[in-house]
Amino acid sequence: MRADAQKNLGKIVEAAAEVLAEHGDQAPMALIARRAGVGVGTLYRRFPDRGELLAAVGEHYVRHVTERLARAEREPDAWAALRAFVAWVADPGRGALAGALAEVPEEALAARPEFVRMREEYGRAVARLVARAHAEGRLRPDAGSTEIMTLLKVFTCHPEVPDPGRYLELMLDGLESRRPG
Amino acid sequence: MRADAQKNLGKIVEAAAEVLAEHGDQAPMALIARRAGVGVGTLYRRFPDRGELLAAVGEHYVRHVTERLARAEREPDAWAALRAFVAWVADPGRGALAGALAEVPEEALAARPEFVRMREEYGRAVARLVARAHAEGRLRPDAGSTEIMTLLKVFTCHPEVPDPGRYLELMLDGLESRRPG
Amino acid sequence: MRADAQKNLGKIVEAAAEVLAEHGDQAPMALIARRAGVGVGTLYRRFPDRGELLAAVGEHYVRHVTERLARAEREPDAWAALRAFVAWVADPGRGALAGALAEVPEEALAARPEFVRMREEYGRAVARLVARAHAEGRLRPDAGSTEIMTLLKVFTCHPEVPDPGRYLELMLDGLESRRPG
Amino acid sequence: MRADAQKNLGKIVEAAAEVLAEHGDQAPMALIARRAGVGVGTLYRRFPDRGELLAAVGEHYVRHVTERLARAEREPDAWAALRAFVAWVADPGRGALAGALAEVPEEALAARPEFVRMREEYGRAVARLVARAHAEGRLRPDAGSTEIMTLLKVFTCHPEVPDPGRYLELMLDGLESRRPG
DNA sequence: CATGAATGAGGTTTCATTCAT
DNA sequence: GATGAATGAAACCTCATTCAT
Repeated sequence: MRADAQKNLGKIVEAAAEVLAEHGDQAPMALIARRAGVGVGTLYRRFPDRGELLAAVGEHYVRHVTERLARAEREPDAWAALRAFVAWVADPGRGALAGALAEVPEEALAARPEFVRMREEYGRAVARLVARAHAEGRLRPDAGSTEIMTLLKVFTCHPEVPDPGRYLELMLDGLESRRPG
Repeated sequence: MRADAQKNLGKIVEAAAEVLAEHGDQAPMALIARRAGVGVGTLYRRFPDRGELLAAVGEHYVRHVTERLARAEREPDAWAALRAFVAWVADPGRGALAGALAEVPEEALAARPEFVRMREEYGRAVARLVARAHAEGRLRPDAGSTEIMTLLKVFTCHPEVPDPGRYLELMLDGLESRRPG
Repeated sequence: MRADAQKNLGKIVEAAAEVLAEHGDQAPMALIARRAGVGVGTLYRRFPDRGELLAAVGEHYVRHVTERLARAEREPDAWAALRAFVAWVADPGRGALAGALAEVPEEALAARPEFVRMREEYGRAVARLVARAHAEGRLRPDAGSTEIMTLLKVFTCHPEVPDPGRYLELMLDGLESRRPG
Repeated sequence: MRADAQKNLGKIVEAAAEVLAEHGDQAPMALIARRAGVGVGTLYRRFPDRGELLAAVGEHYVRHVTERLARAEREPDAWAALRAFVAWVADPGRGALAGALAEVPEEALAARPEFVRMREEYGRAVARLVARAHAEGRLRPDAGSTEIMTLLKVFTCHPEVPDPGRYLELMLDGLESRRPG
């Protein structure tokens, strides 16, 4: 029954991601269970408590974003890649989930080594892309990866903002180096 | 007694603002009542339900911000006044409340004409200041008052971001017109 | 509404005592609430959690027993009074409750100063009666109040034993001094 | 395979005895299964439900005690043998299990003929020993085997009583015939 | 009018039991 | 057969809301 269990685990995390995106971080466990097509007991078999499930969804989300970022890193024009990545992350569907996840207490996240590793890798990847954008002379020197990450977080976690991508563009325009490349 | 009632209502809204800022939008009604020094029954006498009380706090918040904005409008340099206003709004103390209020459903807010009127007045005041900043040639023409308001909202509602004022500055730098004033 | 509340509190503790005696220490809170004629919320308003309610029942029980003991102390023949008290405590109705209460964790009890005071007073009262029985020359000198209390506890907490009073009599016979008074 | 199955069954009952002694009668089935090194399904293959498993542990316990009693019967001095047996049964390690088993409902026990037979054999063995003690003139005539068994049960099921053996001694002292042997 | 006691629906979590693998 | 994943009823507890005093 290993295969079944594995499939169920995937279903649970995906169902939780959907339900959190739709109903916010207060969505009841029973709703997640129903969406996943399992009983609540199955949720608790996989995750000791609600916090752990949310943390798992967070891990899943960061993994997903990090994979997209890896693709961005393979493109030749770092500045263009960064902008495209930003637009992708700010997609409303993903933003709703990001907003819900922002409510998960840091302790629940810090308790998951896999999540911590993923988050660190994500930070390093952003830093690499930002460094290349600096080298290309397209990004203001005083705008580092910390700023870029904060801006990403702030905008992606506000799904009620219409067209968040547009704001990120606006801000990246502002962050773009004014010296002619 | 009209005066008493008015005073009670003010106490309740201020207590709610404090408690929401401290405990988030899930703060129990009983906590607000205790902070206000009244029984829960009094809360429900003044406001039909929790949503209405939160909307009243929202109205109170917007009124407060709008008053500050009126002062900004009386200053001669619109761009400087806008920046100073932005810095004031982004103060973390106010941000915590703004974050909690962001969770209040739009319907509860739209149901309060006083709130709607205040929000419209706020919007018009921002628009006036932005128009003057455009006239001064200090603000990029493609950055309108909608953008400014959205940016304000997004940054003030994220009290966990360290130094949100810095990001607003950064963004205003970006929005500043590149043509030499 | 103070009078109502007070009456309800009494009803709750008595209902809990009854239900615990009938269903054991695992009796659900909802059953106690129904017996008391109140909602579960009222139980939790009075007692932070299940343990606190059980502790309150324990306090009520010890108070009751201690009052009976005070009457025993007013009788001239200490040895006869002790035996009569023992027979009363071992009554099956009271024993069932005592058995349920024996499962309440000591921490929950120790957290209630009123209970602790009552239990100490109970211990002192037994000691006084035992001392008088020793003085009367009716109780073996090597059977102190600690032994008497342990025996009381052990027998009263076993309601399934038919006629526990008879066993206590038997034991008290055994503890009776063999030297002719 | 018959041998395997038998071994599994033994492992389960012993694991259950250990776990009940350690965690009380509320110990989860899953804990017992893990201790036995089997899956919960195996528990349910062997025993229709939790009550039956507990009854089996009860049977195991009574069998164990009865075997010890058989040894006691082979000793020449019945009164001394009875006292030694009593001391052995009152050992705290065994008492914890006895206490947990005392919670098993009588119906679950009565449904197991093997248990009923064993309990009857136990009763007869105690009666034989008591009769011999009476014959030796060492036990009060009004203290029969019913009393001895009840006392044993009551004291062994209270593992929280410090030094239960001492109380049994005290009681046996009391039950000892006062006529000089 | 104000109070806060009471209500009970709804959320989280546990665990005996079943059943697909 | 054995396994342990899945189930869901039932327990605990919280808090928005009502209403007797």
